[in-house]
Amino acid sequence: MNLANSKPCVAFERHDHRDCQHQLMSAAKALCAKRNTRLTRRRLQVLEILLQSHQPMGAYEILAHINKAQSTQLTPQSRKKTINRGALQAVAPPIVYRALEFLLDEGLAHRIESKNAYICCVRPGHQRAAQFLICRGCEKVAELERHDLDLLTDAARVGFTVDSSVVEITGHCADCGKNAS
Amino acid sequence: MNLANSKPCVAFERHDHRDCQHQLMSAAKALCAKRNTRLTRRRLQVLEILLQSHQPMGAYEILAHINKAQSTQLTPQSRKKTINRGALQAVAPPIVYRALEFLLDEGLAHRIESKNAYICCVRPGHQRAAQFLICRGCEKVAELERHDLDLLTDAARVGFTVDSSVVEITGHCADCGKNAS
DNA sequence: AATAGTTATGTTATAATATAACAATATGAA
DNA sequence: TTCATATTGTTATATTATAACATAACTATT
Repeated sequence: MNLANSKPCVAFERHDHRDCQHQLMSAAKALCAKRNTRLTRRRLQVLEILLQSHQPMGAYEILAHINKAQSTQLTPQSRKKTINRGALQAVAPPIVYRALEFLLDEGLAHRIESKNAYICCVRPGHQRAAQFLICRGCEKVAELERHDLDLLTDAARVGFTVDSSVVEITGHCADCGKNAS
Repeated sequence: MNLANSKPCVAFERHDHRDCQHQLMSAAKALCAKRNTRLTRRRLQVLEILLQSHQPMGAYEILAHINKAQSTQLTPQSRKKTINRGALQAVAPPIVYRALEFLLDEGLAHRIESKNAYICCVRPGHQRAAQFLICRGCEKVAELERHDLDLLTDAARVGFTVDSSVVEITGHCADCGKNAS
């Protein structure tokens, strides 16, 4: 299956998310294999957490997921130990931030600047900068891909060389717009 | 003088910044007078600090400016007191964040999401969302105003209603591009 | 397999950014 | 003036992120 050609998921549109997750996970593995970069257990875990929804998650929210999983996966003995050691057992922030750094570098996740949060990329392998539609109702985020000619023309006009761009549009998606406004 | 019609300052272009400051300050005062909103001493102080340059400033950086001014403005006696009380005398973060909130609401300043920083608006009174060119060389930020038809069309296509937008383009301005790249 | 070099993870502490909650003061309207 | 409201001041704490260093895991070579 050629994932690069499959239609990108628009978060607001109803879709089989289970399928969506699997496709994106496969694509991620394939990409890292091709690039010879290491999608390790931790990085995979963070990606899996991000893939659970099309809603951006804060780093500490991701951390909480990991710690919850951590405590669930314990044997009775080690669970007891963990409880005795209290919060010290928990995974710490740098773990998450480093995994996120990797995923961002590989284009497997994006940072939503206006929310200090992170979201899975629905077009892994497409290096072009993306634009985001952020719904304030359902909190889902859709990823678009445009060339933004208007803006880039303006930038060029003043002699500006573009390295990267952040485009985040906040509002209400079709469904939430009906109910909200 | 009709400020609304004067050409907006493009931060990267050489200009008489003293004049720029005065124009923007007058425009701010005029706007608040017209709207019957209160540009109080604190708010004015924060706006003045932002107007010192076209570089975004962190909230705590603004705070530092205020505290520096605070200690300078003391009489010999009260300065002594301040020193005796140590850091407790210093102005605290909420002061700055509240002034910024006012300035953002009034469209006299913008928040640069990708830098968690704040910058003066160079088109006060223009409510339309702005776009920013952020230079990594000189760290200046230019404010543009475009209609972004491409993006809004895409948004409309998926039934999305826009409330607000963040557009931040990072790179190098004409001058810095020559030296850097 | 042992070694060494490198990359990744774990850990501790702390930096940087932002807000909640409540007290005191200033402002504007009656 | 007096009341109601808006603003500022203050204290404490929440939230987001990184520095610095220790340990462990991988990789290529012997």
